[in-house]
Amino acid sequence: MTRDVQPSPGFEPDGEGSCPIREVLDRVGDTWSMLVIFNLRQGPQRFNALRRSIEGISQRMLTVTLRSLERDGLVARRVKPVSPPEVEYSLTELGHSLSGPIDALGSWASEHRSALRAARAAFDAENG
Amino acid sequence: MTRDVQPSPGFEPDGEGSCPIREVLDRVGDTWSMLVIFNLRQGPQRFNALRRSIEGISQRMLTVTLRSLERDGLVARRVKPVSPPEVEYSLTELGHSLSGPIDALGSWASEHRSALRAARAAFDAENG
DNA sequence: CTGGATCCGTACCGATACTG
DNA sequence: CAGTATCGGTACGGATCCAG
Repeated sequence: MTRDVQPSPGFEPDGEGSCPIREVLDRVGDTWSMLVIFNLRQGPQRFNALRRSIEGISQRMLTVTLRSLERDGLVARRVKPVSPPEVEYSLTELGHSLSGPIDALGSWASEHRSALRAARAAFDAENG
Repeated sequence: MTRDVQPSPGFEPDGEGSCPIREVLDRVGDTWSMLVIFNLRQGPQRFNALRRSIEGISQRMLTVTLRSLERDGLVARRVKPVSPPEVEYSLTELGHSLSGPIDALGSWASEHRSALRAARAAFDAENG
Protein backbone atom coordinates (compact mmCIF):
# COMPACT_ATOMS: atom_id res chain seq x y z
CA MET A 1 0.00 0.00 0.00
CA THR A 2 2.89 2.32 0.70
CA ARG A 3 1.17 4.97 2.71
CA ASP A 4 2.73 7.28 5.21
CA VAL A 5 -0.43 8.79 6.63
CA GLN A 6 -2.85 7.32 9.08
CA PRO A 7 -5.80 5.82 7.26
CA SER A 8 -9.38 6.27 8.37
CA PRO A 9 -11.38 3.37 9.75
CA GLY A 10 -12.48 1.08 7.01
CA PHE A 11 -9.52 1.84 4.84
CA GLU A 12 -6.93 -0.41 6.40
CA PRO A 13 -5.37 -3.01 4.15
CA ASP A 14 -6.21 -5.50 6.88
CA GLY A 15 -3.46 -7.78 5.77
CA GLU A 16 -5.33 -8.76 2.64
CA GLY A 17 -3.83 -6.32 0.21
CA SER A 18 -7.05 -4.49 -0.58
CA CYS A 19 -8.96 -1.99 1.52
CA PRO A 20 -12.51 -2.86 2.58
CA ILE A 21 -14.03 0.11 0.78
CA ARG A 22 -12.52 -1.13 -2.41
CA GLU A 23 -13.74 -4.62 -1.76
CA VAL A 24 -17.33 -3.63 -1.02
CA LEU A 25 -17.40 -1.45 -4.11
CA ASP A 26 -16.14 -4.29 -6.23
CA ARG A 27 -19.16 -6.20 -4.95
CA VAL A 28 -22.02 -3.74 -4.94
CA GLY A 29 -20.50 -0.64 -6.56
CA ASP A 30 -22.01 -1.39 -9.93
CA THR A 31 -25.07 0.24 -11.40
CA TRP A 32 -27.71 -2.15 -10.11
CA SER A 33 -26.68 -4.07 -7.00
CA MET A 34 -27.59 -1.41 -4.50
CA LEU A 35 -30.88 -0.74 -6.22
CA VAL A 36 -31.79 -4.41 -6.05
CA ILE A 37 -30.94 -4.55 -2.35
CA PHE A 38 -32.91 -1.38 -1.84
CA ASN A 39 -35.97 -2.87 -3.47
CA LEU A 40 -35.72 -6.12 -1.58
CA ARG A 41 -35.84 -4.28 1.73
CA GLN A 42 -39.60 -4.15 1.35
CA GLY A 43 -39.73 -7.90 1.42
CA PRO A 44 -39.26 -10.89 -0.87
CA GLN A 45 -40.05 -10.32 -4.50
CA ARG A 46 -40.29 -12.38 -7.61
CA PHE A 47 -38.17 -11.89 -10.67
CA ASN A 48 -40.49 -9.88 -12.85
CA ALA A 49 -41.88 -7.87 -9.97
CA LEU A 50 -38.33 -6.83 -9.21
CA ARG A 51 -37.76 -6.10 -12.86
CA ARG A 52 -40.72 -3.75 -12.95
CA SER A 53 -39.66 -2.08 -9.70
CA ILE A 54 -36.26 -1.11 -10.98
CA GLU A 55 -36.61 1.33 -13.80
CA GLY A 56 -34.36 0.73 -16.73
CA ILE A 57 -32.86 -2.60 -15.73
CA SER A 58 -32.74 -5.24 -18.44
CA GLN A 59 -33.59 -8.85 -17.89
CA ARG A 60 -30.01 -9.83 -18.36
CA MET A 61 -28.65 -7.33 -15.87
CA LEU A 62 -31.20 -8.31 -13.26
CA THR A 63 -30.20 -11.96 -13.65
CA VAL A 64 -26.51 -11.17 -13.52
CA THR A 65 -26.91 -8.84 -10.55
CA LEU A 66 -29.02 -11.30 -8.59
CA ARG A 67 -26.51 -14.08 -9.21
CA SER A 68 -23.72 -11.88 -8.00
CA LEU A 69 -25.61 -10.89 -4.86
CA GLU A 70 -26.54 -14.49 -4.23
CA ARG A 71 -22.93 -15.50 -4.64
CA ASP A 72 -21.90 -13.00 -1.99
CA GLY A 73 -24.57 -14.20 0.39
CA LEU A 74 -26.53 -10.95 0.28
CA VAL A 75 -29.59 -12.31 -1.47
CA ALA A 76 -31.35 -15.67 -1.13
CA ARG A 77 -33.05 -17.40 -4.02
CA ARG A 78 -35.99 -19.69 -3.35
CA VAL A 79 -37.65 -21.74 -6.07
CA LYS A 80 -41.19 -22.93 -5.58
CA PRO A 81 -41.66 -26.15 -7.52
CA VAL A 82 -44.90 -25.14 -9.18
CA SER A 83 -46.00 -24.45 -12.69
CA PRO A 84 -45.43 -21.87 -13.91
CA PRO A 85 -42.17 -21.66 -11.96
CA GLU A 86 -42.04 -19.17 -9.15
CA VAL A 87 -38.76 -17.80 -7.90
CA GLU A 88 -38.61 -15.55 -4.90
CA TYR A 89 -35.68 -13.38 -3.99
CA SER A 90 -35.11 -12.01 -0.52
CA LEU A 91 -32.40 -10.37 1.50
CA THR A 92 -30.33 -12.53 3.77
CA GLU A 93 -29.37 -11.25 7.18
CA LEU A 94 -26.11 -10.08 5.67
CA GLY A 95 -28.05 -8.31 2.97
CA HIS A 96 -30.23 -6.55 5.49
CA SER A 97 -27.19 -5.40 7.40
CA LEU A 98 -25.99 -3.68 4.25
CA SER A 99 -29.22 -1.83 3.73
CA GLY A 100 -28.28 0.52 6.57
CA PRO A 101 -25.26 1.97 4.80
CA ILE A 102 -27.18 2.07 1.56
CA ASP A 103 -29.94 3.98 3.29
CA ALA A 104 -27.37 6.48 4.47
CA LEU A 105 -26.28 6.95 0.89
CA GLY A 106 -29.87 7.28 -0.27
CA SER A 107 -30.69 9.85 2.38
CA TRP A 108 -27.62 11.83 1.52
CA ALA A 109 -28.62 11.75 -2.11
CA SER A 110 -32.11 12.96 -1.31
CA GLU A 111 -30.82 15.83 0.78
CA HIS A 112 -28.09 16.98 -1.52
CA ARG A 113 -29.32 16.22 -4.99
CA SER A 114 -30.16 19.83 -5.67
CA ALA A 115 -26.76 20.93 -4.43
CA LEU A 116 -25.15 18.40 -6.73
CA ARG A 117 -27.09 19.62 -9.71
CA ALA A 118 -26.36 23.23 -8.89
CA ALA A 119 -22.65 22.52 -8.56
CA ARG A 120 -22.60 20.67 -11.83
CA ALA A 121 -24.51 23.41 -13.62
CA ALA A 122 -22.16 26.05 -12.24
CA PHE A 123 -19.11 24.05 -13.26
CA ASP A 124 -20.44 23.47 -16.73
CA ALA A 125 -21.28 27.14 -17.12
CA GLU A 126 -17.75 28.24 -16.21
CA ASN A 127 -16.15 25.73 -18.48
CA GLY A 128 -17.13 24.12 -21.79
CA MET B 1 -41.70 4.04 -12.16
CA THR B 2 -44.82 1.96 -11.87
CA ARG B 3 -44.58 0.80 -8.30
CA ASP B 4 -47.39 -0.30 -6.09
CA VAL B 5 -45.49 -0.61 -2.85
CA GLN B 6 -44.27 2.08 -0.54
CA PRO B 7 -40.68 2.94 -1.31
CA SER B 8 -38.08 3.47 1.38
CA PRO B 9 -36.66 6.91 2.04
CA GLY B 10 -34.18 7.85 -0.59
CA PHE B 11 -35.84 5.89 -3.30
CA GLU B 12 -38.58 8.26 -4.33
CA PRO B 13 -38.54 9.44 -7.93
CA ASP B 14 -38.88 12.94 -6.51
CA GLY B 15 -40.51 14.19 -9.66
CA GLU B 16 -37.29 13.96 -11.59
CA GLY B 17 -37.70 10.55 -13.09
CA SER B 18 -34.70 9.00 -11.40
CA CYS B 19 -34.34 7.86 -7.81
CA PRO B 20 -31.68 9.50 -5.64
CA ILE B 21 -29.83 6.24 -5.05
CA ARG B 22 -29.44 5.87 -8.75
CA GLU B 23 -28.30 9.43 -9.10
CA VAL B 24 -25.66 9.27 -6.39
CA LEU B 25 -24.35 6.03 -7.83
CA ASP B 26 -24.08 7.59 -11.24
CA ARG B 27 -21.87 10.16 -9.58
CA VAL B 28 -19.67 8.25 -7.18
CA GLY B 29 -20.53 4.64 -7.91
CA ASP B 30 -17.50 4.12 -10.09
CA THR B 31 -14.31 2.38 -9.08
CA TRP B 32 -12.41 5.35 -7.75
CA SER B 33 -14.60 8.23 -6.63
CA MET B 34 -15.36 6.97 -3.15
CA LEU B 35 -11.75 6.00 -2.59
CA VAL B 36 -10.61 9.50 -3.52
CA ILE B 37 -13.14 11.04 -1.17
CA PHE B 38 -12.08 8.61 1.51
CA ASN B 39 -8.47 9.62 1.17
CA LEU B 40 -9.20 13.31 1.16
CA ARG B 41 -10.93 13.02 4.52
CA GLN B 42 -7.52 13.15 6.12
CA GLY B 43 -7.00 16.61 4.72
CA PRO B 44 -5.95 18.32 1.50
CA GLN B 45 -3.54 16.39 -0.64
CA ARG B 46 -1.56 16.98 -3.75
CA PHE B 47 -1.95 15.03 -6.95
CA ASN B 48 0.90 12.60 -6.64
CA ALA B 49 0.42 12.08 -2.93
CA LEU B 50 -3.13 11.09 -3.69
CA ARG B 51 -1.91 8.87 -6.46
CA ARG B 52 0.39 7.03 -4.12
CA SER B 53 -2.32 6.72 -1.48
CA ILE B 54 -4.72 4.95 -3.77
CA GLU B 55 -3.33 1.63 -4.76
CA GLY B 56 -3.76 0.73 -8.37
CA ILE B 57 -5.15 4.00 -9.69
CA SER B 58 -3.62 5.24 -12.91
CA GLN B 59 -2.72 8.83 -13.58
CA ARG B 60 -5.49 9.13 -16.08
CA MET B 61 -8.18 7.78 -13.81
CA LEU B 62 -7.12 10.01 -10.95
CA THR B 63 -7.34 13.03 -13.23
CA VAL B 64 -10.71 11.96 -14.61
CA THR B 65 -12.09 11.13 -11.20
CA LEU B 66 -10.93 14.39 -9.65
CA ARG B 67 -12.48 16.37 -12.50
CA SER B 68 -15.74 14.57 -12.04
CA LEU B 69 -15.77 15.17 -8.30
CA GLU B 70 -14.85 18.80 -8.82
CA ARG B 71 -17.65 19.14 -11.31
CA ASP B 72 -20.13 17.85 -8.76
CA GLY B 73 -18.84 20.21 -6.10
CA LEU B 74 -17.48 17.45 -3.90
CA VAL B 75 -13.82 18.30 -4.30
CA ALA B 76 -12.09 21.65 -4.54
CA ARG B 77 -8.99 22.22 -6.65
CA ARG B 78 -6.53 24.88 -5.61
CA VAL B 79 -3.50 25.81 -7.69
CA LYS B 80 -0.53 27.47 -6.03
CA PRO B 81 1.20 29.66 -8.59
CA VAL B 82 4.70 28.43 -7.85
CA SER B 83 7.30 26.56 -9.74
CA PRO B 84 7.07 23.67 -9.98
CA PRO B 85 3.27 23.90 -9.98
CA GLU B 86 1.51 22.74 -6.89
CA VAL B 87 -2.09 21.62 -6.97
CA GLU B 88 -3.97 20.80 -3.83
CA TYR B 89 -7.22 18.87 -3.67
CA SER B 90 -9.56 19.01 -0.73
CA LEU B 91 -13.09 18.05 0.17
CA THR B 92 -15.72 20.73 -0.01
CA GLU B 93 -18.38 20.87 2.67
CA LEU B 94 -20.58 18.83 0.38
CA GLY B 95 -17.80 16.32 -0.02
CA HIS B 96 -17.36 16.03 3.72
CA SER B 97 -21.05 15.44 4.17
CA LEU B 98 -20.75 12.45 1.88
CA SER B 99 -17.92 10.93 3.83
CA GLY B 100 -20.41 9.91 6.53
CA PRO B 101 -22.32 7.51 4.29
CA ILE B 102 -19.07 6.28 2.79
CA ASP B 103 -17.75 5.60 6.27
CA ALA B 104 -20.84 3.54 6.96
CA LEU B 105 -20.07 1.51 3.88
CA GLY B 106 -16.44 1.15 4.89
CA SER B 107 -17.34 0.04 8.39
CA TRP B 108 -19.80 -2.47 7.05
CA ALA B 109 -17.14 -3.80 4.73
CA SER B 110 -14.64 -4.15 7.55
CA GLU B 111 -17.10 -6.01 9.71
CA HIS B 112 -18.45 -8.32 7.08
CA ARG B 113 -15.61 -8.94 4.70
CA SER B 114 -14.95 -12.38 6.09
CA ALA B 115 -18.65 -13.26 5.84
CA LEU B 116 -18.61 -12.10 2.24
CA ARG B 117 -15.62 -14.21 1.38
CA ALA B 118 -17.05 -17.22 3.15
CA ALA B 119 -20.34 -16.88 1.30
CA ARG B 120 -18.57 -16.56 -2.00
CA ALA B 121 -16.36 -19.54 -1.32
CA ALA B 122 -19.36 -21.63 -0.32
CA PHE B 123 -21.28 -20.59 -3.42
CA ASP B 124 -18.36 -21.32 -5.70
CA ALA B 125 -17.86 -24.71 -4.08
CA GLU B 126 -21.48 -25.72 -4.65
CA ASN B 127 -21.50 -24.51 -8.22
CA GLY B 128 -18.77 -24.06 -10.84
C1' DC C 1 4.85 18.20 -10.85
C1' DT C 2 0.37 18.21 -12.89
C1' DG C 3 -1.85 17.13 -15.99
C1' DG C 4 -3.95 16.81 -21.46
C1' DA C 5 -4.33 13.80 -25.77
C1' DT C 6 -4.32 9.57 -28.07
C1' DC C 7 -4.38 4.67 -28.90
C1' DC C 8 -6.42 0.55 -27.98
C1' DG C 9 -7.82 -3.80 -25.50
C1' DT C 10 -11.39 -5.24 -22.49
C1' DA C 11 -15.48 -5.64 -20.02
C1' DC C 12 -19.94 -3.99 -19.55
C1' DC C 13 -24.45 -4.05 -20.97
C1' DG C 14 -28.69 -3.86 -24.08
C1' DA C 15 -31.18 -6.40 -27.72
C1' DT C 16 -32.67 -10.47 -29.41
C1' DA C 17 -33.72 -15.25 -29.80
C1' DC C 18 -34.43 -19.48 -27.50
C1' DT C 19 -35.43 -23.02 -23.46
C1' DG C 20 -37.83 -25.46 -19.41
C1' DC D 1 -42.52 -17.04 -15.59
C1' DA D 2 -37.69 -17.22 -15.18
C1' DG D 3 -34.20 -17.69 -17.04
C1' DT D 4 -29.76 -18.98 -20.80
C1' DA D 5 -26.97 -17.92 -25.07
C1' DT D 6 -25.12 -15.06 -28.30
C1' DC D 7 -24.01 -10.84 -30.77
C1' DG D 8 -22.45 -6.30 -31.03
C1' DG D 9 -22.04 -1.31 -29.68
C1' DT D 10 -20.16 1.48 -26.17
C1' DA D 11 -17.63 3.21 -22.57
C1' DC D 12 -14.19 2.16 -19.13
C1' DG D 13 -9.63 2.29 -18.19
C1' DG D 14 -4.40 1.36 -18.80
C1' DA D 15 -0.17 2.72 -21.44
C1' DT D 16 2.18 6.02 -23.64
C1' DC D 17 3.57 10.38 -25.30
C1' DC D 18 3.46 15.30 -24.91
C1' DA D 19 2.95 20.12 -22.66
C1' DG D 20 2.93 24.00 -19.25
